[in-house]
Amino acid sequence: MSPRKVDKAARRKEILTAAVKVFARKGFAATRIDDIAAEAGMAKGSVYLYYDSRDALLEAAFEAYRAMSADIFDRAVNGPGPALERLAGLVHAVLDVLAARREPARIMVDLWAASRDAEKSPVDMAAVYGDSRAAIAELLRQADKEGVLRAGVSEHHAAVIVGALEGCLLQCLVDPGLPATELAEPIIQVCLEGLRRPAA
Amino acid sequence: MSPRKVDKAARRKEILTAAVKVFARKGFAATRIDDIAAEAGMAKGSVYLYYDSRDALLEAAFEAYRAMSADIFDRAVNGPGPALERLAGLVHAVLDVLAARREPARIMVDLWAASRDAEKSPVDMAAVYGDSRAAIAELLRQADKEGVLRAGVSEHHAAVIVGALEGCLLQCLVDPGLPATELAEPIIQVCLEGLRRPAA
Amino acid sequence: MSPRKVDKAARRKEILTAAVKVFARKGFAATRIDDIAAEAGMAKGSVYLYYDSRDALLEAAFEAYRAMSADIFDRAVNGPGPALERLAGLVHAVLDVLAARREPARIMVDLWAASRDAEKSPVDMAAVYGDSRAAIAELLRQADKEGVLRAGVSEHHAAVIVGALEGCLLQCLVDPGLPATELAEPIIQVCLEGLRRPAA
Amino acid sequence: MSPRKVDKAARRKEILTAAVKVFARKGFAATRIDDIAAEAGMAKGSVYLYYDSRDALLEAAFEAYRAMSADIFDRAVNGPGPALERLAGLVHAVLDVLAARREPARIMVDLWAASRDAEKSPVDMAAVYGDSRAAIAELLRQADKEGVLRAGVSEHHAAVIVGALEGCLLQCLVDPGLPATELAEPIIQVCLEGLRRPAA
DNA sequence: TATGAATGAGGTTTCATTCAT
DNA sequence: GATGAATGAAACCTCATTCAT
Repeated sequence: MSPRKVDKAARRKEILTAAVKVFARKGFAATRIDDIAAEAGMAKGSVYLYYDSRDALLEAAFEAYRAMSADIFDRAVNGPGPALERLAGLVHAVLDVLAARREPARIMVDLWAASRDAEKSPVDMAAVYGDSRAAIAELLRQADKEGVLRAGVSEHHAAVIVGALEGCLLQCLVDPGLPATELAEPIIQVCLEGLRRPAA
Repeated sequence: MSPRKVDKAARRKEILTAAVKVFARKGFAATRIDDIAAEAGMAKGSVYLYYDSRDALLEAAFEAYRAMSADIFDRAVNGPGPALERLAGLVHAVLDVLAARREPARIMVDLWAASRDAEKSPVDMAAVYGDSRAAIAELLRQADKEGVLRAGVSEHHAAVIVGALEGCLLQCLVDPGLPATELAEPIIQVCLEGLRRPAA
Repeated sequence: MSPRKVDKAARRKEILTAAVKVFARKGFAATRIDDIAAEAGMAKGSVYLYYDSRDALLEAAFEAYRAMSADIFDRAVNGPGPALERLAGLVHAVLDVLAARREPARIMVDLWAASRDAEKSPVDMAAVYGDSRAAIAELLRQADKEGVLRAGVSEHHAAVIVGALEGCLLQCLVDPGLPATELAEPIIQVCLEGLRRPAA
Repeated sequence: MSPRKVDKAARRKEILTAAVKVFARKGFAATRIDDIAAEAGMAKGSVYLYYDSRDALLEAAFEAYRAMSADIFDRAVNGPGPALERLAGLVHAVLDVLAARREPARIMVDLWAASRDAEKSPVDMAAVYGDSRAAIAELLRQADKEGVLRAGVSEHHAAVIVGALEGCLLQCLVDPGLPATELAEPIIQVCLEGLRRPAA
C-alpha cells in the first residue's frame, strides 16, 4: 500500500555530501565507489540508483561548487554599501569558507584536473573563473562610478584580484600551516588599496 | 671510468621529458606507462629500467618543477638592481614561462593533487610555495631597506603576491583564452605599486 | 471459494505475455526484469509474486511454445481428410504463425540456447522436436496406409520434414527479407511430393 | 636482444579455439573470460592482448564459422562431377562436420542469438544463409543445365534445401540421440530425388 | 497484494609491473 | 640493456533478487 518512500533529492544530496567528503580526503583519483558508499552508509550498488557514474558525482560536486561560488560573488555584486567594501567582504567570505570547512575546498584540485579539456568535460572551471572575473569587474565598475578608483583600472585587474584570492586559497590548501583568515586583510590591502584613488 | 653513466642520466632525462609532455597533455591520472614509453620512443619495460614506478615519474617531474621555480625566484633574490624591479622581472619571468610552453605548466594541477597528503607524498608543493613566499619576503625586506616600501608590509603580503601569481597562472591554465603575458603588468601594478611608498 | 485464483492465473498470463514480447524483442540475455515489469505495467517486485525467477519466465515461455507446437501437430495428426493434405496444412499453419507474429517466434533461439544442457534445463527442445517427429511419422504412417506413399519411407524422413520446417523458420527469423508464407508450397513440393508414390 | 617473440596470429587462433570450445560447452551467455583464459592456459588479462572484448571473440567465432561454411559450399559449387552428386556430397559434408566435432557446431545457437538485430551486430547469420541459398541455387541451375531436374524448380527450393540441412543440424544439436550421419541419405532422397526429373 | 529501494555477488575490462628472452 | 608478452589485482558497473512498508 504505502511502499517505502524516499526523498530522492535528499538521498542524492546525502550521497553527494559523502562523495565530496571522500573526494576531499583522498582525492578523486583515489576515491572508490565503495568509499563513497561506506561514507554514506549504504551499499555500493545503491550509489548507482542516484548517480550514473563516479564521474557524475564529480560533476555534481562541481555544480555545487559553482553554485556556491556564484552565490558569494552575486551577493557582493548586488549587495548594499560601497563597492569596495563589498569587495572586501567578498574576500573575507571566500577565505572564511575555506577556514570553516577545509575539506570541501580540497576538491578544487580535482575540479581543476577534470576541467583540463574544456570541451570534453562538463566540469568547466574556466567558466567559474570567467564568472568570477566578470563579477569583480562589475564591482570595479561600480567603484569607479563611485569615484573611489584611481585611473586606469582595467578588466585585467579583475583577473589579478581573482588570482590573488584563488592563489591564496591554493597555498592554504596545500599548506595547512597557512591561516586562511589572516590573509584576508593583506589581500584587501594589496589588491584594493593599491587601486584606490589616493586621498587628495 | 664509468662508461655508461652519462647515458643513464641522459636516458632518465629523455624519459622524464616524455613523461612531462604526456602528463601535461592528458593529465597524470589518464597517463599510461605505454603513453610515456611511446612518447620516449622506447618499450614500456624500458621505462622501468630508469624509474621505479609511475609515481616516481611524477615525483621527478615535481623535482624538476621545484628546481625551475627555485631558480627563477633565486635569480630575483640575488640579482642586481633595485628589489622591486627584480620583483617585477620575476613576475614577467613566471608568466613568460607559461606563455612560452603552456603544456609543461599543466602538470601543476597534478602536482597539487599529488601533494594532497603532505606526509605521505614526496610531492610537496607546500614546500615550493613556502620557498616562494620566503623569496618574496626577502625581496620585500630588500625593498624596505632601499626605503621604497610604505610601512606595514608584512610576511603575509608575500603570500598575497605569490597567490596573485599562482592564481593568475591557474586562470590561464584553465582558460586558454586568457593571455598570460598581458597579466604581468596588472599584477605588478596591483601587487607592487600598492606596496610602494607614495612618492613624496 | 478462492476469491483470487482467477486473478492469479490471469496475472501470470499477463506477465508471461509481456515477457515473451520482450524476450522476442531483445533476446533473453538482454532482457531485464525491469523491462518485463515495464511491459506488463507493474513494478519489478511484483513479477516475483508470480514467477520465482527470470529463468522461470523463460521456462514458462517454453511451455507455452511447446503447447502451441503440440496443438498444431496434434490437429494435423487427428484431423479429417487425407494424411498428406493434413501434412500440407501443417506446413502452412506453422509458417503462417511466423508470418502473423514474427516477434514471438524469435524466442526460439533463446529456447535453443537454454536447452543446451538437456539434463540441467527444464527447457527441453529435444522433446519438442521428438514430439514433432513422432507426429510427422504418424502422419506418414497414415499416408502409407492410404497407399499414397512410395516405398521405403522411414522414420528418418520425418526428421527431414521437421528439419525443413524449422530450417525455413530459422532462415526467416534471421533474415527478415525472406517471406515465410511463400516458402510453404516449395516445402510441400520438396518434402511431400518427393515422397508420394508416382501416379501410375 | 632477442626478446620473447610470439606468433600473434597463432596466439589468436589458440585463444579462439579455446573460446569456441567453451562457448560450445556452456553457451556464450554463460561463458566467462576466465573460462576461456583457463581453457587456453593463460591469465585472464592475456586474452585481452589479442581480443578487445568478449563480443569480439564471438565475432571471431562467427567469422570462422562463416569461412568454414563458405568453404564447404564453394567446393560443392565449383567441384567436378554431376551437380546433384555434388549436392549430395555437400549434404554429407555438412552432417559429417557435425558428427565429427559436435562441440563447435553448438555455437550456432549463440550466433543466431547474436545476429538478432542485423544492423547492430557484426554477427550476420542472414548473410551466411543467403550465401548458402545462393550456392544451392547455383547448383540447381547447373543441374538444370544438365537436364536432370524436373520443371518448375525455383530459387525457393534452395531455401528449402538449406532449411532441411540446418533444421536437421538443429535437431541433432538439441537431441544428442539423433545420429547426424544417418540423416544424410533421407535428406538427399527427400530434397533431391523429389526434384529430379522422373526417369523416362 | 503491490511496491520499488536496497543489496552485493559477479562480470568485464584496464594497466602497472614483472620477467623470460 | 632492451623488449614486450604475460600477469592478476583492482575497480567500475549491472541487475536478479529480497524485503520493509
